[in-house]
Amino acid sequence: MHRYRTHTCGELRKEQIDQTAKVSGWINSVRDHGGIIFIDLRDHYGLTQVVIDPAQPFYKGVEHWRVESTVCFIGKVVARIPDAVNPRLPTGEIEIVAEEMEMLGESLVVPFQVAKDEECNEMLRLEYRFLDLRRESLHNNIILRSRIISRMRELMTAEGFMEIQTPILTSSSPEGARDYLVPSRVHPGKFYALPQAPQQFKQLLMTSGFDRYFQIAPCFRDEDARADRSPGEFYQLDMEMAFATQDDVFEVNEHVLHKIFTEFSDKQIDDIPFKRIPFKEAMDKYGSDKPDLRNPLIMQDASELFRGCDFKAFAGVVASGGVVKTIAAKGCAGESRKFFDDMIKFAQSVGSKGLGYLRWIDGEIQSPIAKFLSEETLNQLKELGGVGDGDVMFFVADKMKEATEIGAAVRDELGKRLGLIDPDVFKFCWIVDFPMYELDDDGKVEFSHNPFSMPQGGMKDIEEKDPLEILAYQYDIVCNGTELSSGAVRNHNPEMMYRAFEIAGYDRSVVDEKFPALQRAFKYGAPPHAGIAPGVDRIVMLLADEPNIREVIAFPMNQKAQDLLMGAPGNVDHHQIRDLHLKLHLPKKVEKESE
RNA sequence: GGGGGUGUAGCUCAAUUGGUUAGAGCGCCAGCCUGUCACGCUGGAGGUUGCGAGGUCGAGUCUCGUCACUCUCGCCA
Repeated sequence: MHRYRTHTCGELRKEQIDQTAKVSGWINSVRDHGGIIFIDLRDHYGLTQVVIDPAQPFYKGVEHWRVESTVCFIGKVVARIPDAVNPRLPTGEIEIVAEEMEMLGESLVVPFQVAKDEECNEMLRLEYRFLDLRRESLHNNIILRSRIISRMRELMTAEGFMEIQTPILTSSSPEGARDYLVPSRVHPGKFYALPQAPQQFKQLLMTSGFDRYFQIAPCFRDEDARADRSPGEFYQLDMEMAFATQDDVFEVNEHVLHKIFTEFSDKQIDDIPFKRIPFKEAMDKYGSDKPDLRNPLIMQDASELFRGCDFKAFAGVVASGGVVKTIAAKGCAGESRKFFDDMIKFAQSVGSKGLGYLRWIDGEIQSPIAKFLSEETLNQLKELGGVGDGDVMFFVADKMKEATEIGAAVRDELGKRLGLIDPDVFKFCWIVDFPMYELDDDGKVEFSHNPFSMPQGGMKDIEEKDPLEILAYQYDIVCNGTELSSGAVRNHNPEMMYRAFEIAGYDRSVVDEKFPALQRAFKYGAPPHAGIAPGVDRIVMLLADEPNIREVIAFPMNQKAQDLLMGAPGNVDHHQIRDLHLKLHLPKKVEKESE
């Protein structure tokens, strides 16, 4: 007989009745009836009830066993009496009558209950993550994550991709986020950086002739956390394809994501190919480059209808170059006064001066602003929004950027408040045709996304077009308002790369200095290539229906990038610091604390 | 760095307008109970109301400061 078990706690059925079984696991609960004790024994696979008779020599001690201790039982598998069958347990038709027992690992009193699904504060959960991970919902999330990643590997391999590891210790590069640095012992004063993404390595692999690369890749960025963004580190399904177009990348990702989402969720998934929405259209209609398409509301431009009208607040905005955005919401004219007041308050809370609205009720218009508008204008608005009796149109007037942002927030809020968002669907879309450049706050031309992206018109665009008019083969994939990934067809032409950087104000030497490997590689016959890197954590988060990314990560850090279980970041020995040729210059506040 | 929320027993929460000795459920400890499965019953222990000031006859409740967690803006090409 095996040292610890012949069966797991999830596998015994009627078929094993009369066999002697050995099971090991955690004490999920103890029900002491005085003359008889029931123990639910739990392991990774399930729960099995163990019965302990008073005749057993170990009976006396059992009453005092604490939950979450690990024990081993040997006993006979018996059928439960019909009245005692538990239909909620897969093992509910049998129980084990204990004949021998062994305590394997005693537990202290647990700081929070493991067997019960009770909310518990985050800090405690992170400090005792090993206990939290025993709890059913988190345990299941980690299992789900494992299955998803395993399936991703199968699907990517089936699509002809090879998984290749790229370095974790690499060089710092000036792109994007803040780097995590690792000091070099051998080279005083020099530092490795943890990769923000394997971006340059995967492009180098393309120049090395590997046709289709992928990796479940750890990425490190020293930026602040959000509910859907873990601090420090996260994983991407990183991929790159040689001799490939944007459509090739879309096709592979549609296959893989559609399968993953179909297989790991009961929700309704969009058919492939997924909808493609140009960036500009997304901004106009949804005010966002990651629209939640479950929300049917869209924004429209009503600026011209308000130009020169008697409603000075709006007319003035339009006259000074601003816009009036409108959202038509069907069937909500009957909402209470409070609803509309709350919406106005909400709009103000996100920076709007106000929120205009028109309500069509019983053939009449009810609105604080209707009296300023001509019948003709009202009819034109009605036509624009496609509204009728019982419907409402909301209006936001501001400068383009502000109106867009506020409109997007109002759209989201209306979607939530009016219950328009179907929780049982996944709505995907590709956002395409991102601009290559944008103006930064100082009015300077800057890359708007990835400087390695290919301009859609190639060298011709770079030479001739207004930089702000150049579109890139740069795309995002969005699901239910969550950005799963950005990707791009890369610029593999070294000369075009120099020119693209020049437009953003960087000298040729900057490209050579900052991206020496890529730029050198591109000079030895680079294949055209394209890629993307969907976020694994976010995909699991959507499929697990969890609002917070910590719920799908086994050992997450808190919002301040601390690992409360391991105590990271932590102090190190002075010798270690000396070996690395470092001296600390701590802020005064921290110095005081460590004294 | 800015803004919002939260902080009361080991855990989850309550405590009317500022008013008696800060309560409940779960957990813990002790006892009873032979068919429960969130077992049940009886009893008990457990509190610097995050911390520090202020004001009040009187503060969990009001004011100020501070700390922690969280959400968010900045940031994440």
